[in-house]
Amino acid sequence: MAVIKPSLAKGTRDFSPVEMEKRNYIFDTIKRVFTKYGYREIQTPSVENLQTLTGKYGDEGDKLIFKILNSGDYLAKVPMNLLEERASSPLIPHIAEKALRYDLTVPFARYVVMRQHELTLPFKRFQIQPVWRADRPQRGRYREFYQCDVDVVGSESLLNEAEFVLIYHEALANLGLNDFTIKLNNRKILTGIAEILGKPELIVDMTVAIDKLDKIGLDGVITELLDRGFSAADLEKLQPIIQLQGSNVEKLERLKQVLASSSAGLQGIDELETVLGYVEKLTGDAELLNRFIVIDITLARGLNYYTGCIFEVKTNEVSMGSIGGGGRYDDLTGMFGLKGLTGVGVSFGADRIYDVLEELGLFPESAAQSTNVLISNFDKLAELYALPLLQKLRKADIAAELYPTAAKLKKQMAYADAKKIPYVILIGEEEIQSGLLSLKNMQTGEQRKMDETALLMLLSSS
RNA sequence: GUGGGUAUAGCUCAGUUGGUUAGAGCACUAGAUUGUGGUUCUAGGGGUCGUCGGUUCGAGCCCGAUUAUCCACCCCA
Repeated sequence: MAVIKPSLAKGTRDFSPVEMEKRNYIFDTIKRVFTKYGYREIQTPSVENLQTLTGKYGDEGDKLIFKILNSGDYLAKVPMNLLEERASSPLIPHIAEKALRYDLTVPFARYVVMRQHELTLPFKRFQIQPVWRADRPQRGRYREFYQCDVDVVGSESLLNEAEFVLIYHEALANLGLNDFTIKLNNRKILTGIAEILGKPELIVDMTVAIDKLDKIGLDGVITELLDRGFSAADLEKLQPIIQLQGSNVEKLERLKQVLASSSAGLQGIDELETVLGYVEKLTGDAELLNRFIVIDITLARGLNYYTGCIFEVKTNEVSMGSIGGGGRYDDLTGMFGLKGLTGVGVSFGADRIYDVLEELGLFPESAAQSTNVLISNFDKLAELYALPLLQKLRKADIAAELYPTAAKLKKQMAYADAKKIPYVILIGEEEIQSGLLSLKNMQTGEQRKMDETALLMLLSSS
């Protein structure tokens, strides 16, 4: 067999021990917060039926789903005309009936529908698993990445939305981030704005354009709106709305005036006010309410399915796409035949958070753990002497290893150093005879002799 | 899907107007030190200069194609 140059599939990464320790630090931190708010973990398969996923993410999204080629003679049953026409898209359902999951929300909706009879509502779940997208990789964008989703189904209460704000704030603060923005919007406000312009059918065009405000500027947005069918008169009404300034309360007051004639718009405003009210009652934290939370009516993510509040989190400390997002969808499970079940949830982008923490140097020293003590290996005799000690150390919950061969001591010390093992026990002829073992502290270089009992005591307290 | 950059040792990169046998730092191996790492000194291994073709007496360098990769747009975590 020919030797292949080793390489990774595009947009995927290996994780070294050090990287895994840092990743687990992120997962553990987020997980602790989820659990504290009453959410319980589930997992779903990496592979879903393609049918489950298609049509849920829009045309663009469908293209980004990784399809899995059927096994066996997958061309045998394909209609001949599709092959002759080389029609790729219609061919897909004939040659691929499975796909890798694209997000965690749709599999969760499927899970809820399949288990509707055993779930007690409201059902609060979190899920931390990889998802796959056939996107073109770039900074902060991978083809395989982890999402940390937390959702509740079967509860209309806006307390849930308020708690997601707290979850974001608490988890990100625990990770050491201190300058980030939790952007909030409500789909109903966007509906209201389109209504007062008299162009409710253009809501998607409107939001896609104004969403780009901070990227292409006001002039760019105006050009795009004109291209998408808005008139100069519409723009005069829109401009003050999209450039809304002031505190969150001021923005909402202003919107109330503008959207006075739209019941949907007013309801959206009311919902945001309720969420802010809950956050205030829960925390009384003025900084959270005025600095971290920003009402931003240009926020328009995932418009296809969100129906109420919309969330997005960005860090202001490094240049990076959003590190989290989410929202409410009134008919989460409708696509699988279970009507009238509302859901709301948010997601943390673990890989982007990793990149941010790395860039800011925010990983704590203790995120890296390794062996506590290495027993050196001089010769067969010393090895035999060391074996019972090795197990005693482990029984005392001390991470210990014996160097597996009688290599040169220099090599064994270098191994301990490379692995950042803080202690090395040296057992030679002299130590065996006296029963006093040499313990070397690799940080200070200090070396002392002591018996097993003293050794165990010292190591278990370190 | 659209646009731009890059490709030289395991890694990060130098390499002069095209001219002898392609270099450095880090990493690795060995020795200085037969029971001691992280510092120091010495020596050593390691290259199809991404690939294919063209120009030239001569190509790492110039030209074309191709592949890989990075960045940006669209969209997203």
